[in-house]
Amino acid sequence: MATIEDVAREAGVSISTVSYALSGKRRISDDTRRRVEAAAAHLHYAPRASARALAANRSEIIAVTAPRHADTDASAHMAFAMEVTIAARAHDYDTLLLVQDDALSGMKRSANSALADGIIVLDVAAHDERAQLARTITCPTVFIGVPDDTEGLVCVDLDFEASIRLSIDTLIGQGHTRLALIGHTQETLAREPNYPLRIQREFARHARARGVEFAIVNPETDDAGEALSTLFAHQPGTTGLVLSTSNPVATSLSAALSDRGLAVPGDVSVIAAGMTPLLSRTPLPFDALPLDPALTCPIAVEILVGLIAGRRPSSAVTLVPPVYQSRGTVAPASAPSNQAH
Amino acid sequence: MATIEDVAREAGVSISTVSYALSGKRRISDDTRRRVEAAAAHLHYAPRASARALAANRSEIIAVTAPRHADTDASAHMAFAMEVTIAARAHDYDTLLLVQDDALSGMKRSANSALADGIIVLDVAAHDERAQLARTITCPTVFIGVPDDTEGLVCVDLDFEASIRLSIDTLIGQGHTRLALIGHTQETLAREPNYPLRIQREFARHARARGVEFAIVNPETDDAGEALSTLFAHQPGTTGLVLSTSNPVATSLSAALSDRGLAVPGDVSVIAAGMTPLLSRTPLPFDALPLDPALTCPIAVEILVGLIAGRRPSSAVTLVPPVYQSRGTVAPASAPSNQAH
DNA sequence: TTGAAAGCGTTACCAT
DNA sequence: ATGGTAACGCTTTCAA
Repeated sequence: MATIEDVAREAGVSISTVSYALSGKRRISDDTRRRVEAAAAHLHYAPRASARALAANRSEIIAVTAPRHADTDASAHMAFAMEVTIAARAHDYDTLLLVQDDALSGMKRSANSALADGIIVLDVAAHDERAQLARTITCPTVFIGVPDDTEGLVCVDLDFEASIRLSIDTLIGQGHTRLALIGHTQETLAREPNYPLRIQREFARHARARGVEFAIVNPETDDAGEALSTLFAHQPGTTGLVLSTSNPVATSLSAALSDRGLAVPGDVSVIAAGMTPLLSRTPLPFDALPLDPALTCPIAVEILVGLIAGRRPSSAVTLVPPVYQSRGTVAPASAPSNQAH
Repeated sequence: MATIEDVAREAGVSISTVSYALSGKRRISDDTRRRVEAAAAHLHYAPRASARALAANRSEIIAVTAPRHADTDASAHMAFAMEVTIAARAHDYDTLLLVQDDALSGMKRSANSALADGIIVLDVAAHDERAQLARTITCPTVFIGVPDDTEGLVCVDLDFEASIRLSIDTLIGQGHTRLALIGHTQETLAREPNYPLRIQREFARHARARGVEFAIVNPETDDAGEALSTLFAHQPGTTGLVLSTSNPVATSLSAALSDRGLAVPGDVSVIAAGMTPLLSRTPLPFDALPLDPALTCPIAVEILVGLIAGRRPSSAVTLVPPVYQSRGTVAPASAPSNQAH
């Protein structure tokens, strides 16, 4: 491997000139710069990462801590890790992957040894041990997801509350007055009471504020059929469905609806809110306000890069506004064409 | 951040003594070693990764290049990346994740800048540009998967041929004489002619060698029902099914079989061969000889670590023998208890 | 516009 | 059993 000294010799200049010519941090005459570039190309020169990191006190590496919880969807998990990696590359950073047992210890290690310049925290739980750790280290850290206690943390997440309000408003705008939320399974709710619960609260709050009837169901199993039975027993005549649940439940919804003889959007309008589309699988066939990794990850990385450069974030928690994706599953509550005259 | 010099001062020894005491590369008296350890702990000392890498000429990082092809299953993709990461940690290596556009360029970069000590290549295609690159760099590289031309490469993969033979032998051992392989979809076969084709060849070869009737079907769609129709039209009375196909096809098989009134294993015995179990989803309910990342990745990492340490691998292509997992879907072809007397 | 040289924090060789 | 110190390859300050 060629070193900067080899390049300097070949170009007939000093090593500092090579360094400046290649980094562009100082003005170098065109002639000299070209000679340096030619020599570098000729020798296949690439700065040694470790030497550069030591001298510049920056590794150009971002650590990504991504443990896997019991109900983590592997596909979503990968999507987040990939989007972070892609976003990081756009800022010339590489990403170090920390998983499982090492998600916490690796975070400590990367910070203490200056292995990484910054840390992205994925798959954030309500009570996350990494939150406490983040407060004790000096290494800039950004959470994708919001733990219960955000004191001293920098977090990025979808604005779930807004996505719920927007879903309700959209349905009401189409004349629906009997709505329902199909929420997370009771199992998920028991383990992860933070954001699923916040969604349910906001749904109840906003539906009440808008003065419509509403119901909330939490499936016991991964099958939407059971949830629909419960729902229509409690609140017959529901015509607007907001979906914010696990992917298995959502996937089985279309079949469950048609089993009950309900057409979408003829009889029921459906919007999925705050759900993550699965990689390499057909997206849910519903109008959606998704928690898209491609939305939150680049923003999180951008903030992290800013922190590394010494820029304070404008706010501790950044809520990314949801983007509406239409797939034709929302229709007027009682379209004239659908009714007998 | 405390440096080695701080520790040396606090412990009242020289920095080389600190280095040796902590690395264990030289015998240090118990007393001194304890003082050094106490000082290091007290100051929360951790060697700076970049300094260590520069001096030792080793980064303790393995790059993982993992592009995503059209038919890559995100779940399997993540599983491999995770298993490599876990295996790497067991050898004190961290992993750098290289995806998409950067899978190739990142590989170049890691090698040229000595960012990584070694490279693991995932999601290997028959004609993989990374194969050619691997031959031009000096950075030790191990492929998980086998490209067409393995000249000069080190590869690790499941012994697919063995898993097919073992499947056939198991079914024949239970008295089945009419077998079928449900292979990959025609779409996959068109794009990736290497290992799916090898599987089909081995199936035909071995079934012929064992003197049994056999058929091979390649589904046109992701639905197993269509494949079964084709199969039973061509070869009625098939009682032994070997599954080596895409996960969607395999997932739909149970339902498709019961749609045809076929019980497993009463009427048909089923073995899945060379398929990758999906993370966080119930495994396929069939006897299996899986391509388990937990099987191949640790071996690949072990070989890579050996290469880094200068050990030549015993062979260029390591085929990992499949492990049989029984789930009760194989039964005798005509068990007395199943027949009328 | 360029060069010289002082670090950066380790490791590992050569002494003692 | 321990210490001194060159070397690793780069960045960046200070000089010219």
